[in-house]
Amino acid sequence: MTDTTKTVEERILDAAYMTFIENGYEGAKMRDIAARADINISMLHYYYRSKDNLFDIAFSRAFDSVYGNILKLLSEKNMSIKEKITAIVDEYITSLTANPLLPGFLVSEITKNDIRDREARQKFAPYRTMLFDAVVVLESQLKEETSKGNIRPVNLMEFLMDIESVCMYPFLNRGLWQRVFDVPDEVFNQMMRERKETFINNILKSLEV
Amino acid sequence: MTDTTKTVEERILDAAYMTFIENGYEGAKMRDIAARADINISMLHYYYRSKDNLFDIAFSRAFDSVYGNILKLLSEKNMSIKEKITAIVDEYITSLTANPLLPGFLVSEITKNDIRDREARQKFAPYRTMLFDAVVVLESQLKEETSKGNIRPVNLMEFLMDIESVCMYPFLNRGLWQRVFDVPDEVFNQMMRERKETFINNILKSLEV
DNA sequence: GTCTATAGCTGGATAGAC
DNA sequence: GTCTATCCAGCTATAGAC
Repeated sequence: MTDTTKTVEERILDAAYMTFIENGYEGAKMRDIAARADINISMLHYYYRSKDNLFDIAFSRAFDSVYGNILKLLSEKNMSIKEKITAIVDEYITSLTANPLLPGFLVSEITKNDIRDREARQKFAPYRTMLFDAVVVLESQLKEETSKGNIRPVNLMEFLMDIESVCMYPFLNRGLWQRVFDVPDEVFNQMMRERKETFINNILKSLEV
Repeated sequence: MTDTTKTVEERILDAAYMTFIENGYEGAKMRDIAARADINISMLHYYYRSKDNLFDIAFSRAFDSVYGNILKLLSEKNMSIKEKITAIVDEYITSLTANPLLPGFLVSEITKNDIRDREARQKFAPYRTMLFDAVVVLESQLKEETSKGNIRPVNLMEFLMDIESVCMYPFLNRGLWQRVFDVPDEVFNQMMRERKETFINNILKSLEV
């Protein structure tokens, strides 16, 4: 199953990425990554030095898969609020149906670092800064629309979390509910895609004066 | 800091519970639990045999903290839909503001078992059964109201996930957003309590014909 | 660059003295 | 019941031959 069109570095990184996503930092073992990349363990260290280093790269890729386009959309200055929300929800659902394990991975790794490691927490500071910078653009847009009386005043953090809640949560606890209701993956994804409109409408409705 | 009013068994269980909640199964170490209970490691094995066994008890307690009352409310036959939803959202917010780490713990442990361990998955079957049994009561209620024309038809799983999304998600990713917006815990909890009404109204609105 | 062998550590579990 | 000492498995990481 070894993809010979890829370099060893790429194969390792792909294997590491999947292994971390599926098992989290602690659950992922260097042995598993090596086996998946069809390579010797010592090669991992030769190319990437340490597990921590591999994790950082994988985390960054994961963060970017979920938030990369969202951040661009948030900080976009030539889109109306309505267009933005539509595009953001669309982007969430599209990327998450394609990568359903990412929400769980991101949330739990961020939370773990947040609770445990005061030092390691610094590592995540850049990601928070990126979010913050993108978010201020949306904030000024919301303020402007509010002062014009087009929408009612909302708390920015609550507003953003509302959007994320409906888009992300279903992917976080799908394991439980899909089994309770015996719903296969493909049906679940289809449900999510069909509900996009509903999500968008509900969010827009919450902004009405 | 040892609480001498509790038996050794209780002290161990409390220590194990907190350690698992904060660190997850893999992150929690028997040594940490022992230290927290102010006790020798071998005592853990003497009283509870294995880490797995301690985890099962802790998980069950955690599940019950979040879903115990929710399950009772769901299967309650003498409550209107509206009363039920109000009580359920109220219960979620109350229990989660009191135990903000539980959603992260439950979701990630359930997900991990769901992905990895085909055998261990059986362990969670009883919890799914409890949910299923409670949920059928709500389902028949919803069907009755729909046939009377009081509410519009909804998909049961989607409906339940909508409720959980708004109640649970904020606690799952609060680490990220509280730091982005520099919001302390107490302010965050207060926000959640104040938003209960909004959540309830939005859910009820989604049922209107 | 790649492999084998192994160092060095950590964590769960137990034997055995008291 | 409680403690010390220790076993053993599993993990990351590296030394060194090729």
